[in-house]
Amino acid sequence: MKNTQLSRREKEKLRRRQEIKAAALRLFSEKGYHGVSVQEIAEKAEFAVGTLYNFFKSKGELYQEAMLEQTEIFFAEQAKTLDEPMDEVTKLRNLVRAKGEHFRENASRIRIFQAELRQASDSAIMELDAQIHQKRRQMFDKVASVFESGIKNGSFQRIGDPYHLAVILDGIIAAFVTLWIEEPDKHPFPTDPDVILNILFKGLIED
Amino acid sequence: MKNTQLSRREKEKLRRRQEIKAAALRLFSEKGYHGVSVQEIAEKAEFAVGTLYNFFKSKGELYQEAMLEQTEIFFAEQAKTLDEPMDEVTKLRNLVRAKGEHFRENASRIRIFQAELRQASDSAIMELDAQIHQKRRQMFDKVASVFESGIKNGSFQRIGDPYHLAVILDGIIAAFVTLWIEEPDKHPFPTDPDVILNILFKGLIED
DNA sequence: CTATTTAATGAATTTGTATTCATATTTTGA
DNA sequence: TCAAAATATGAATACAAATTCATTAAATAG
Repeated sequence: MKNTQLSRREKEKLRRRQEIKAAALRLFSEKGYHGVSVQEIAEKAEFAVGTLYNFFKSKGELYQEAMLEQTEIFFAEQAKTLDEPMDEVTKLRNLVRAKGEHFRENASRIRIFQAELRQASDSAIMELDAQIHQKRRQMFDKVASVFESGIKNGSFQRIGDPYHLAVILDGIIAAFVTLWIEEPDKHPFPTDPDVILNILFKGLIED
Repeated sequence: MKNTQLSRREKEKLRRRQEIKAAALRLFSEKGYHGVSVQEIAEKAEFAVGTLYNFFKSKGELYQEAMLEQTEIFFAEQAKTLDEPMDEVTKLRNLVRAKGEHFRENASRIRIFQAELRQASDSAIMELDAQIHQKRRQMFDKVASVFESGIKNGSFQRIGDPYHLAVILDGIIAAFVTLWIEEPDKHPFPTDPDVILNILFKGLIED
C-alpha cells in the first residue's frame, strides 16, 4: 500500500498537501469552520493563500478532507478492537478504552464534533452557549436528585454516580433522537418510555 | 406575571418583536445560523431589514434570544414532570415522555441542537456529513453484532434491540465526553471502561 | 548555462451579507 | 385637521472573507 511508483516530486507534493491539511485541521478544531479564514490557514501552513488553491479547490474541500481523514482514523482505531477474537465483554471494554484514549489524545480536536457554534467568535452566541449549558446543568442536578432519592429509598441500585446517571440518561435520549432525525421511518422515537429506560433499569448481564 | 402595566403601544411593540423572533427561530432551526441572512428573516417576518434593527442590536442577539427562549420552554417542560409528587420510576418515565413529545412536536427545530454544519449549504460539507454518517452506521453495525452474538450465546440479556444498544453505548460515551470537555478537572473521562459499561451491564432496578 | 516547465505568491477582484441612516410613513395628541 | 413624535423602510455603505490570476521564483532538463 506504499506509494512506491510516485516520483520524488509527486511525493513532495503530497507531503505539502498533508502539511496544509494538518494546519487546517488544527485550526478548524479550535475555532470551527466559520471561525477560520483561508488567510489564517495559509499563515499557519507557511504558504501563500494562492498556494492553498493549487492543492484544494476550495475552503470547503479542505475542510472536508481534513475532517474526513481524522474521522477515518477514529473509526479504524475502534474497529480494530472489535476484530480481535475476544469474548463480547472484553470487546466492549476494549472499544470503550480505545475511544477514551483517542479522546484524551485529541482533546482539542474533539470539540469540532460538538456543535460548531460553541466556537463562535460572536459574543452574543458565546453567551447563548453559556446560558444553555447553565440550564442543562440545572436540569442534570434535578434529574440526579431523582436518582439519588431512588437509591436512598432502595428503589434503585447504585450502578453509578447519580449525576452521571442523569447525564447518561440525557445521552441515551440524544442517541435515540439522532437515530430518529436521520431515519424517521426506520427509527421512530419510542412512544413507550420504557424502551429507553429499560436500558438503565435492566442489567445486560445476569438478572 | 402578566404585562398589565404596558400601554397599548408597548404591547404592540412586544408582539412584533415576538413575531420577528418566531420567524427567525423557524429559519435558524432549518438552516442554521450561518445559513440564514437577515434579509431572509426580514422577508419571512414581513418587515424591512432596517426594522429588525429597531428591535434587535444584531443578528447574533436575535439568534441568542430566539434560541434561548426555545431552550427555556424545553427545560421548563421537563422540570415540571419532576416537580410532581411521584415515585422515582414514574418521574423518569414522565421525563422521557415529555422529552419525546417535545421532540415530535418540534422535529424541525431539533436539528439546531445537532451540529450546525449539518445544515450547511456548501456541497463539500454536506458530502462530509454524509460520509461521516456512513462511517458511523458501519461502526454501529459492527458493535451491534457484538451485542447480537453476546445475546445469542447467553452472555447478555436481551434488554433492547442490538442496534439500539450500539447507538446507546455511543450516546453514553458522548455524554461522558461532553461532561469532560466542559469541566475536564471535575469530570475526567473514566480510565476504567466499566464505569461506563456498568450502566449497561448492571440493572438499576433489582439485581 | 539557458530554456522550459512547474509551482508559489499576494495584491486585486469578487462575493455575500451585516449594518446604517436619510427619507417616507404612520400614529398620537392637541 | 395638523404638527410632532415614533416607526418603518430599503438603498447605500461597510466590511470580511473567498477566490483569482498576472507576476515572480524555483526546479528540471537539454
